Amino acid sequence: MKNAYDVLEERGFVDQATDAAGLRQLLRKPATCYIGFDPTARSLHVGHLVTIMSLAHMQRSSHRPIALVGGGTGMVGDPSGKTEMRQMLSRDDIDINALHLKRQLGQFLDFGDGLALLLNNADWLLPLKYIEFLRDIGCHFSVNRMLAAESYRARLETGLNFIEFNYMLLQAYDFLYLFDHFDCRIQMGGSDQWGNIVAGVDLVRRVRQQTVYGVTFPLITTASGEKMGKTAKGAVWLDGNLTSPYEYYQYWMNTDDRDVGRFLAFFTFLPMEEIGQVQGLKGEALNAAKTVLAFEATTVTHGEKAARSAQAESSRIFGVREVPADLLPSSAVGRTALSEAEGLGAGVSTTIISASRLRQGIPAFELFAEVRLCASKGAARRLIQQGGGYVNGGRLQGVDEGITMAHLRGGQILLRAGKKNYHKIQVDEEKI
RNA sequence: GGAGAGGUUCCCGAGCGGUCAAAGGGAGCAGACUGUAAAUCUGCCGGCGUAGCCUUCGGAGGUUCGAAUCCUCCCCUCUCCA
Repeated sequence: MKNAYDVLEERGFVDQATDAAGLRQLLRKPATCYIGFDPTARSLHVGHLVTIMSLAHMQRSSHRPIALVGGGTGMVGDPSGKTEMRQMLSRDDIDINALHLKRQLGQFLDFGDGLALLLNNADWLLPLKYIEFLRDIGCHFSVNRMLAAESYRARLETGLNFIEFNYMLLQAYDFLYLFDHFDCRIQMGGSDQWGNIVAGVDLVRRVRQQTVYGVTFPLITTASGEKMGKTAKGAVWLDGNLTSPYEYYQYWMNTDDRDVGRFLAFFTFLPMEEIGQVQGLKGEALNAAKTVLAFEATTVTHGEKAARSAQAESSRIFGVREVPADLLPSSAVGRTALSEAEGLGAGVSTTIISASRLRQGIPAFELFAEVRLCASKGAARRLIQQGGGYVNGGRLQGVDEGITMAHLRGGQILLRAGKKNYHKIQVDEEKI
């Protein structure tokens, strides 16, 4: 089997490593590695995917990944890579978020049978005694070095308070703790974590005289230079309730041409030999590869069934896009038209409207706003005035145009804002 | 604790008594062009019953016919000093 380090490296995951040769050596036998996740939001988003995928790759290479929920560190706040202190979260919020996190990571990693672990550093961080901690851990840190760290540099310009300054010690302590209790010798993380990771590696060496390793991943930006996972509607969440599988699929479908190959390597498990072929594709031919990317990425986070629905729904709306049999052959993507049934429930969001209201007719702009296709009625007016409002594929002529029963097609009405934002209206027959 | 500087609409950042819903840029949205891509061009970009009205410029008061702009107090941030 290929060395896990090489797997990560050839897929582009490795930005920096404390000791590549040592790591390769270590990974010849099953090892334990960890990555920390901040419980700052209800859900993980696309930006977390690189780290999650790296853990998944580790597990596939028969290593044991630990996903560490930062229930304790989350109460302090990591200043790395941020220009401002982030708002403090309450203990309750953190606990709730941590819970969601656990559930979500379960989609990517098999936590059965000790194959992967899910820990919360609140368990050992919260009971710490301040004076003891200072004496045992604090004494190993040089303030001079910390101040020189890149991760604090930006904050020295704008201000850094003491609690944040402590963050590095806590994360380093995590590493030590995991080393002591789980023989964990590898910490991975985003490139902004380099300082924190190295601090942990140093700490373990100082207090245990043992070598542990760190790996960081590059910050993934789109070809146009933006961070991953941002859209008009905000973050692209991994939680299907926040971002439906259909929207998620669409997000990947809209990948910039220049990113397709790279993203296939990062966000799918398809073999690199196959991904290599994609690099040669240009122009329109890339669209098929995007279909595979969207399908595979959706499969990874929502499962194959959801991915198939999303694909079917997308082809219904945008037209079927065939995927050549010899393109990324390992993918289970639908290569020709999918059956109608598969698209059902794919998650173009739907609103139920009572028949009586429809009978009276609802002004288009109101309906667009009500259904959240537009942020406000004013925005809906603008949209329609500019020609961006459609019903059943036909452009709306007037802001006040009424949507009525006459618009029903097969029991539903398809609203569309702009090129690709759809919303379905269904009629509640009971309210006739 | 002392001395300065500052807190403006999603972000950056002008405005410093009326012509300010507030310049400019970015982001975003729509249209055209396209390949559900990028780039480009054009329009939009607080809310509403779009006539006009309502709510915004850290918070609370005050002065004025009129305040984001002046005064008072408070909160917060930064810089230098202690």
